[in-house]
Amino acid sequence: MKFIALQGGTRHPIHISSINLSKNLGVSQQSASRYLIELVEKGYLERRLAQGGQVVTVLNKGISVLRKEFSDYNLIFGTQKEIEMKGTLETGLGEGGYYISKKGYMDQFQKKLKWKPYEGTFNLRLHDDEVPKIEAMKAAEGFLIEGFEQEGRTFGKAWVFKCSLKNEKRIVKECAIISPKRTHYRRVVEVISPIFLRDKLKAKDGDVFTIKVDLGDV
Amino acid sequence: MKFIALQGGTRHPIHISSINLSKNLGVSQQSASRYLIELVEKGYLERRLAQGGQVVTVLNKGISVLRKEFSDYNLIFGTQKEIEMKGTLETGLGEGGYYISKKGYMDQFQKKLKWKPYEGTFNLRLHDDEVPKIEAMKAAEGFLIEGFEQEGRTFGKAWVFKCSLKNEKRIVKECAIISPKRTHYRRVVEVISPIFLRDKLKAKDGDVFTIKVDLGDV
DNA sequence: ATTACTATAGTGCGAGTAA
DNA sequence: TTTACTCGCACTATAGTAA
Repeated sequence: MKFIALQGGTRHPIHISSINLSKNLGVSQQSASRYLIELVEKGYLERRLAQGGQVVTVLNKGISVLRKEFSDYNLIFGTQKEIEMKGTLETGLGEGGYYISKKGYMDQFQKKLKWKPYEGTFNLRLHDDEVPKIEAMKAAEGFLIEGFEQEGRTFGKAWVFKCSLKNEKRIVKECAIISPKRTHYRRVVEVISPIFLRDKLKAKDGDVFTIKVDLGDV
Repeated sequence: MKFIALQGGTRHPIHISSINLSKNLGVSQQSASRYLIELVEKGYLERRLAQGGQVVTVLNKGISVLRKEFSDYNLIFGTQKEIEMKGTLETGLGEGGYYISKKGYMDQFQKKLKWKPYEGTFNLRLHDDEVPKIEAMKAAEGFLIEGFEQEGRTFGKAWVFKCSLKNEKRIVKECAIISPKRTHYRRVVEVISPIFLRDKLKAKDGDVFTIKVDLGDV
């Protein structure tokens, strides 16, 4: 698909034969033909057979896949200064609220973030293709929150990353993602803010939000 | 490798375990482990085993592969306004010179390019990984040269793209690539110029040159 | 906890070929 | 000339497991 896009397939229909494609990709004609069919099945390409070949266009679904790649490489080579991730609101176990309300954490939040978090977390399940970005985010300028012991329990270290949170209608700029340092693989990020986000954003489970994290100087 | 680069592996060593990598890529731990080994074998990655995982860095060879991808996506999404391709000089069959010297073509060249081409072509065999760019080039602002009939023969249509040509020491800005419209897959591009390029550039077969084509407004 | 070997299961490739 | 089917083979992934 990248090859087709390179010929301008994202802007206008492209005439190509499976033999031509196969030579450019270094695969057999049969495979090139199969690739095109698969891309059509996935909804990335529109295709019609034509005299001596076929005419293909990259559809929006395909363009967004390519854009995703483009944005990844932008992150790698540092042109892009922010990461945007989309996620769906879900109800957590209430644990987040319990943890952050602990004085040992709360004091540090206030000191580093310059605001006092509302005692609850806003849990976003990031969409599948955002997973690499969660990791990339950790390259961002975060604050390390120290762990502590209390009532014979250990509360571990955590990273905090300032971010903004928005949907189509509303935006809250004073937010932060809190992420346990001893990281288990998770697709859910917990967002804190000085205000009660569910109220302010008129949010309910299943709503989609965009998080924007400033990468700082990479 | 892109995943590792996204965590900053192009800038500093990254700590990662094969299990962590496998979950992020959606493959088995065994495959993740194998991927890393293969990337090391290819010279893309440097790796050493460490406490609870391994520490990897993306080597220059790997970075250049990623940069290549980045540049492709830049072409697709139009941030980049020029295409640079490297190729090696070779001796053609002398056909090119015969064709362009035909009055039917020569008159059009002078009109569209504002200069009179030297009656010979400078044949560059583009390097393997430049192949997609040849096609991307065709999205550039080219001039269509009309075909004609002469002495019972048909001389076909062709595209002409203004470009510059350089090596480490010299540069010639007034050049153009001429490419038959009825395109057969070819890795050799023919460059014309008002001057005798081999002389001016002190070029001999096997020398490597860089062609830069202006993409115009994409 | 890790990494990574071996053996098996599974997927994808291309030759042959029809339309 | 095309596209694209079937099918055998090879390559690739994973399960099991050792270190």
